[in-house]
Amino acid sequence: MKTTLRALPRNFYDRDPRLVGPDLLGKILVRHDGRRLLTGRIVEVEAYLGSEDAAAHASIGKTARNAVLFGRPGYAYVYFIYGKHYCLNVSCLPDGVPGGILFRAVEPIQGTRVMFKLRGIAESADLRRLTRGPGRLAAAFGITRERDNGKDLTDSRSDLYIADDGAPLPEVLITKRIGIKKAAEMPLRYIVPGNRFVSGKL
DNA sequence: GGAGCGATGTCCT
DNA sequence: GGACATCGCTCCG
Repeated sequence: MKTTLRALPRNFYDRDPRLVGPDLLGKILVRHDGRRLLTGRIVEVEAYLGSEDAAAHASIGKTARNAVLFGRPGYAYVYFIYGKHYCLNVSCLPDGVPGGILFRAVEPIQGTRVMFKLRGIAESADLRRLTRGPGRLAAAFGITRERDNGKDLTDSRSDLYIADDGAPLPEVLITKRIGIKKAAEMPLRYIVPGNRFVSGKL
């Protein structure tokens, strides 16, 4: 039986990130890498707001780097961090209003062989090393700024999009965001409690 | 298994 | 010139 993957529509993202974030848990990140299909179930995300959120890239105002966050909802914002890693976000809220969601972890479903290759680790390694953490997840899906920044994530014909496979909505736990210094107390991290692919301490 | 830390490119001040 | 929405390695227990 084949699972139908339906891209989430633009209006799904045309809301406050604090509403979009929890609703993304349980949805599917889809990558068509050549003929290969890579998919993973989203189990951890964080919301980033606008000027009121000092940790958000958008808090300093619109620049060339963060412009996607200020644009229409449903587009990929990919940035490069610490000289090594890419991180994937999706823009939220209408054109002109900044906000987005950072994808922090997915549970691999299809294409794990390719993911191991893209991550550069042996297939004997723990599956969690593939997609646990924003930098790892981006690498496992072959996501780079050059290739994916600004891409429409609501288009099922695209090589990168987010889909609903009809799975039941998971339980959602809200915590503080991790890995940031500023605005570290804001409860804007959404996780599937107990899922072993969620990042942070074990 | 957990704390500490260096690597390393890009952006903004 | 400093900060950075991270990761993996080392060292210690």
